[in-house]
Amino acid sequence: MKPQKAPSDAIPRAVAARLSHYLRCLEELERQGVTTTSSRQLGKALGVTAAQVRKDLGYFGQFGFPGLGYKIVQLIPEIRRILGTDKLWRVGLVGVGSLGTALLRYKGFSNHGFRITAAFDSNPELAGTQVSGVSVHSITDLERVFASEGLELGIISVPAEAAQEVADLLVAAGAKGVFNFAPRRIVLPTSVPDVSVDLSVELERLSFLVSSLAAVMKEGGE
Amino acid sequence: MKPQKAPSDAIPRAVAARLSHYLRCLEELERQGVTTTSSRQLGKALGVTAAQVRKDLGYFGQFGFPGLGYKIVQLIPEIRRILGTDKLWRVGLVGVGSLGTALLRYKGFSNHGFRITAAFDSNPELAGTQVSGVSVHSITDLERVFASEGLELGIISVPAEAAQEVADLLVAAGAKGVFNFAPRRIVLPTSVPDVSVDLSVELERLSFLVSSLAAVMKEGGE
DNA sequence: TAGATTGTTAATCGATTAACAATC
DNA sequence: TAGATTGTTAATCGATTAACAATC
Repeated sequence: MKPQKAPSDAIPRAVAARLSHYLRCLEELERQGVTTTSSRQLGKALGVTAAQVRKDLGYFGQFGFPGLGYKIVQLIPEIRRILGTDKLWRVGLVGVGSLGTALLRYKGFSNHGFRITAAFDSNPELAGTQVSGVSVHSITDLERVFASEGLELGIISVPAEAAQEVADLLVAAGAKGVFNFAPRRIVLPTSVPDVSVDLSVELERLSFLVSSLAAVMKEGGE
Repeated sequence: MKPQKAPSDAIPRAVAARLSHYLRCLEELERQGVTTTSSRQLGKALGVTAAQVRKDLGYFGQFGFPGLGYKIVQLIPEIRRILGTDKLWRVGLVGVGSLGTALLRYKGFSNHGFRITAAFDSNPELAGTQVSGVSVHSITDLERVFASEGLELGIISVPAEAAQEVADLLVAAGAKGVFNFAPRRIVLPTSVPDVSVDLSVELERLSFLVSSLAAVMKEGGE
């Protein structure tokens, strides 16, 4: 009786991750000197259907040429624009423990438009030190440094107990988004999106899959 | 015309991750001395509906008491059993770079039934060293050490180019499951499940959410 | 008992896949 | 032109939510 809702289709939550993978694949093809591709080729490389690829891109515009496919040199910047990685994001990291240190040392982010330019820790002994070329500040300076260095995103790599508190500090400091590695759900205003990765949960997912598969095998035929 | 398929309902892919979160919440409640909970309380803490909680548990059995709820001391071991974390998993890690080192130092896994007891690297200079108490072996010894130490799961933390090759080595060595941190899709036999986490993809997901939200805000009303 | 809460079926919602006219 | 491939609508599939009898 009442369609009531969105003028354009709602975008499924999984689309952004698939766009990242399409982008990786396109960059790889470009390096190989390929200039044109199709939804079929892209889908095959990614393990999704050609229809999925076309639908995903279709949420954002018409980028292809019927009969021809997609021109890689055109499609790459379109996807970067959609993902928001056509700019450099300045990122502050909170919690210079083992995981935080690893993230500071990890080179993978900078290839994709992210630069961690400041780190913070509650341990006063770390303030003033450098990790992998990034200055570590006292957490009490978070708001000041966020403003002075124009930081936009925050990474939380503190213990679970401190996660919500740090999240609140980041929001207060004007962070536009939060990447949470602490094994605890954080609650933020809807104006500040967050993505959480809990490594133990992922490992338990693997354990579940292995155990379930073993159970099925044991059962034999059915 | 033909139901054709599963005798019991297929289990949605997201269930295992939610079970992990239920478990965390139950452990927290137990520490606080709470003995009984309900699907409503659990759902509220996790940000899901009570129906979701009951449905998720319902895939695996009847654990609650109508009118009363769930007895925490009983439910915790049931979920551990379902997830397969009622045992100790021995894990081998391949790729002792910055991320691999961080994972070796990370204490979070051991609380949940996982122990990384051996590490491997292709760099011969690392063989024989220790990182966070774990011996690093040459990757050429992978199969031998997997067998001698009874390793069951493998973590891949090598560069993208080497991911598939390492995955194949792990399968050959008898790994029952693979946790892949390399930013590359790996293909394994269906008898060896895998879980992949690509940190750059997750960060791009955040960038996408922030950019989309900013775009919506700018549009104003509509 | 009355109130609460489960387990489970049916209804709804959302995401993926199939199909095909339009187009190069 | 004939063959290929897009963009998009309709059909299918899968997951979540609502509803409620059964139960404590």
